[in-house]
Amino acid sequence: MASLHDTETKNPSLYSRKEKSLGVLCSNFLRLYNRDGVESIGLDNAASQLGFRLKFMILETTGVERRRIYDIVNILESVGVRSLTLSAIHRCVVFEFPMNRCVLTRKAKNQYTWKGFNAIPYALEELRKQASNENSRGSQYCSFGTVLNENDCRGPSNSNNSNTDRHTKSSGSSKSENNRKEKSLGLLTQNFIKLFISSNVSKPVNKSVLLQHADLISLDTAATALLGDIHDPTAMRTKVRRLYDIANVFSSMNLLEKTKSQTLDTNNSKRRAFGTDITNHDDSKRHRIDSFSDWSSKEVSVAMHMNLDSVKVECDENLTMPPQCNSKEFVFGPFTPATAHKIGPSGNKKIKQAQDWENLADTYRPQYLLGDLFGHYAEAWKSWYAEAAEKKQVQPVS
DNA sequence: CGTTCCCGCCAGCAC
DNA sequence: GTGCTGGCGGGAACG
Repeated sequence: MASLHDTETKNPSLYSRKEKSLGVLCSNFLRLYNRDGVESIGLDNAASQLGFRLKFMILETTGVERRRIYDIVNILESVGVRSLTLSAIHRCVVFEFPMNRCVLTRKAKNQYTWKGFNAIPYALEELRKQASNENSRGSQYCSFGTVLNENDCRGPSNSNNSNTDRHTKSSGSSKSENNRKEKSLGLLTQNFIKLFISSNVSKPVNKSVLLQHADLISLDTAATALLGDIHDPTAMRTKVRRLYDIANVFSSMNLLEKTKSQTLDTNNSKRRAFGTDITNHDDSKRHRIDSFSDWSSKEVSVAMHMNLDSVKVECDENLTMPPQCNSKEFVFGPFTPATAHKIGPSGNKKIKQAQDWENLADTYRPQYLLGDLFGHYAEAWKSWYAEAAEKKQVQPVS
């Protein structure tokens, strides 16, 4: 291991683990491709742009970065950023949603089509539907992770080919291949998200609500849930490692936020959770946490939070959209100025949501002051939905 | 010392 | 074969 990053590793002063983090790499990746005019991504190009180095006077990519890019791409894809699955494509057609407003597909070996962030709301909604279906069939947790293989890991919405045998293992194709898919980062990512989405999925689903309330979930809890029946410490460690990977890229996209909780997992004093922000390079945020000396490390756990609460559709025309951001021009992700998405500065219908969220924040996350993490995705979804609803009478939730 | 997560080995698969 | 993908877990950085 140390043999590779030779110079850096041998000279600690030159090596910074933080600079190599998945989160940073993901941010750079998005910075590179999340912009106008980018339609295609070559893995070789991405790797060289993101991680080139001089070696023997030759500019070359380290295998490491390239390997990481696969991780990022798979995670992004699982929330719709990389590929649209058949059903999503179908929906785009049905709803006349321009394909070029959706996010990244694999074109060929080494080649991906960049689609942008607009597909995320679809992916989340699709995931919510799946979670809902799965839940209505039985226990929710045991249906995640190892048991679920209904999703081809190539995307969030392959329900088109899996409605029949959602809960059966290996529905046909090669066993090892299925096994591999079941353990894929992409599938894990989706199931991880479902954990958030499905926490309240038993509530009656109002048509106006696309995604239900989110919870704080520690990585231990998530890993346990995703592991299902498996109670193997090694598997647990591996699962948690992967969850860290996922959490880091999501948090670099502001899709997920780590937070501290006093009440989480009270039955488990030694908690492992996402948090010691090795990959969080937001210094101001870090300092906010660090300065929170009241928190006893014994009592605090750091957990994941995904604010799905803000992803609601209320067909409210008074959406507070930044003037420059009509539905066609949304810029998502960490690169959108936070202030641009501040919701409801005054008299906005989302205030109630915001208040609910703040209450939650007061309870769980006194060290963070954030508005809505999913606000911008929600806006895109809303605008798109409103457009679609105008043209057709659509049923957003089946 | 426990947590976080980078790193790269290597198996499986596609050309 | 060769190269691309990506699961996996060792072990180092970090707090």
